[in-house]
Amino acid sequence: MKLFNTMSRQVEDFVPQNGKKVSLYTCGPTVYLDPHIGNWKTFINYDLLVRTLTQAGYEVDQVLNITDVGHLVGDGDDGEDKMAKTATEQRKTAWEIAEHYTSVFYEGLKQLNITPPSNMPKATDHIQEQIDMIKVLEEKGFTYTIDDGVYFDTSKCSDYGKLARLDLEGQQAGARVQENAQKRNPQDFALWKLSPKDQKRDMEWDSPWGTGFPGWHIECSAMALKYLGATIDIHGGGIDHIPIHHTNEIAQSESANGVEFSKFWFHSAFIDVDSTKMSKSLDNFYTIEDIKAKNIDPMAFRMLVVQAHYRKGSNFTWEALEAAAQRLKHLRAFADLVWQGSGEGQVDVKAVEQSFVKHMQNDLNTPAALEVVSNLLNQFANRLPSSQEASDIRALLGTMDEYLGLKLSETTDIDEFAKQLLLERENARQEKNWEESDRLRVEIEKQGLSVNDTPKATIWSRTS
RNA sequence: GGCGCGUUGGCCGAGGAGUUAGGCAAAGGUCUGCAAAACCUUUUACACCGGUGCGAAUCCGGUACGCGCCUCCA
Repeated sequence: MKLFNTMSRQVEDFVPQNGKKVSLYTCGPTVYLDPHIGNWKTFINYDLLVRTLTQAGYEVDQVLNITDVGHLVGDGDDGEDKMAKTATEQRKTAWEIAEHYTSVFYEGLKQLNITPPSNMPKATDHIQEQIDMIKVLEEKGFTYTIDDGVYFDTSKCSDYGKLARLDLEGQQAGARVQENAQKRNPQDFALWKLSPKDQKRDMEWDSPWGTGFPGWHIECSAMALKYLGATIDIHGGGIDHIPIHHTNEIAQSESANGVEFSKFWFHSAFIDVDSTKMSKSLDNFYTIEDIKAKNIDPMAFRMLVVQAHYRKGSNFTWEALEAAAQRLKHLRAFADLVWQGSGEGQVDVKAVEQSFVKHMQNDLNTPAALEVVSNLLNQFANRLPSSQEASDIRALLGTMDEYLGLKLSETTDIDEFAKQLLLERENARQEKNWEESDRLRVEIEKQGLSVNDTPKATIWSRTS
């Protein structure tokens, strides 16, 4: 299959290091607030990647970290600590906040039909691994210690910024006032932050450098090493991670391990709301709950994400979400046809399936893959598929679900009672007993079905 | 100040030098006993100005506007 690699900025043939095994590290949620739809877009894109790799015959070992401590840092400038703030507001500890929002995250995975990653380690369960990695960096001379912690000296890393293609000189020119005058270079970042004296944090640990907590980026480097090895096949994240987080992960991991950190870099583009970035800080984000509050199936959001390409930024509107919901509904009606295979026809459904797969294996071209299916749908307007077509459609839906996770093939046939009602209505229509026919239509609708009388046959579909 | 991205018809969104993307919505119409959550049709879109091509929405240069990153962030 083909996959875009942020490092080379090109679509490349994807070939893992070890035969059919693929090691994948994906940056996960920071659990201190409800995830917003932008977070979910990225997680859905990870899911599409894993599904596509799996379909391509690979065995994917995916790690998705739960950041339950990282947010303790990074509050330097304005002194605001969101995690602590949330904890205070809810009269809970940082630990309780992390636990609560971790469960919210798991619930969201279910609602959006995201296959849970094979391994979801927590940062706080890997403090020792992080300390060990910092020790290695210290022994190799990449670190220095100042008043508030241990820092990584980016000037010791000759290719620092290669992923983002950073222009360090240029950045320096316009850099804001350094928050810490002791830092040697503006890009240097904390590996271990020391707890402020005379202050007890909910989350803090002992270390060779004193009591404190790990820096912003070390958890990913440490957990990737522990679970996937020094060189992984693919590393994923949101595009915002390219210049800082992933850049620093590369610096840490490659300096500590002495080998390339990741062969491929997979980045999901942002979804905007009203043409502006969503962020936890700006408080302009929507959640799955907001979608449900409008009586829209969360799966419609998955549809919205799937019908756009993962590398292109998009703009969220409620109108677009409703359009996606509608499209999903039509796909579901199409899926219902497999139970009604009694018509005539010989459309080449298998060719559509092949085309679908080809698009998916081409850098996850989900919009093109859906397009070929949409074109197929139009051929079944006002007619039922033949038994052969129904069989092929069933196979197509199964394949689509493996790749896209839209749950189209999970429907079952309607029950005998509903079938009987449909039959009775048809008989009434034959006898031109319209009163009885209309009465039965109401009964059928009570079963959650709607009927479409076409010249050739009556086709039912689900209303719920 | 530096780095980078984008601008496609009412909305969302592909494509990317010559061929209708697709979806959703709207309007008109059709089938039908009626109805539809059914079907058909529809005003031929690519920010602007130059350039290179037989030919540009698609390549090059510039302009405008928008957005992102350089600070936690999917």
